[in-house]
Amino acid sequence: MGRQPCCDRVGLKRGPWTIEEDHKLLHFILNNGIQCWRTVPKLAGLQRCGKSCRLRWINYLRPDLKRGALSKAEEDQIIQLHAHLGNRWSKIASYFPGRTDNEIKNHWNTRIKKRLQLLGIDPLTHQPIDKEKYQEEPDDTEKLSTTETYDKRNETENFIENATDISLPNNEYHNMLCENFDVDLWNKSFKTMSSATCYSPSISLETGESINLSTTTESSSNNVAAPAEQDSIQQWMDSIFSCAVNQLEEDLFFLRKYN
DNA sequence: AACACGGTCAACCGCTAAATG
DNA sequence: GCATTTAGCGGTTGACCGTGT
Repeated sequence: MGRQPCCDRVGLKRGPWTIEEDHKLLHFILNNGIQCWRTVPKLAGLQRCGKSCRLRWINYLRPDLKRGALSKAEEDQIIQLHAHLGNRWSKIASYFPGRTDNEIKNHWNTRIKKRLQLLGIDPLTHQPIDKEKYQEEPDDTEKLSTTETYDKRNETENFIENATDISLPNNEYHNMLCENFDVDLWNKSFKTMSSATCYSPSISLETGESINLSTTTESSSNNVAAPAEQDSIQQWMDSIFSCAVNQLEEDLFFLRKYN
């Protein structure tokens, strides 16, 4: 038995939120901030549980939420991230400022899943469905146990997280990126972030040499980011790294499989 | 007009991990 | 170290809406 529902206390309201409730919650949080969700409904004068308030804030009232449908580029990026992270929606959502995990999860379940199926791709494994049939009985060497799959996923995630240093020091990822640089992939990734571009899309190598990754965007005269640009750069780097790691993993997968 | 059906998405449920006493 | 509380997460549900018959 798990914990009892938090909203089963008598008198607590459930279901859709009214404009008045939204108003109360929004005003309370904007004026007081959030210390403890459990106390929020009481202090804000709401007949809701804290959990319900939290969800309403995160998924609907937060001022930094981005409204509107997800773009094709965002969808593509979700697919890429899902291939690495699985159904870890909050992790995936962290790559999309202003989008919620719930929104991305819903979008995946109602649209992307179908789109992939129409393209003959299994949304769970991200492999072609025909190929899956062909692989019904893979070699023992190709089978990964649940633990191995989990380790691999963590490894990838740690790899991405550790590789988000904007200064690109002499680390493993830096070397891999330079050795396996894929212009098309880079351009594709760069385009997905085009709305946030306010920086010079180039990276500096240890040799002092600089790779200019500009496509149609103007390059600035230096590569030092102004503080206000740090967030968009971080988003951009996150996007690039996830796509690049995905590409490397795919390459490794096929090398291992067919060599 | 009435009904059935399917798609969408806000909200809830149940669980785990982290925080706290 | 243990029990309890809380925040956060992913899965699921159900109300609502548009479309087809």
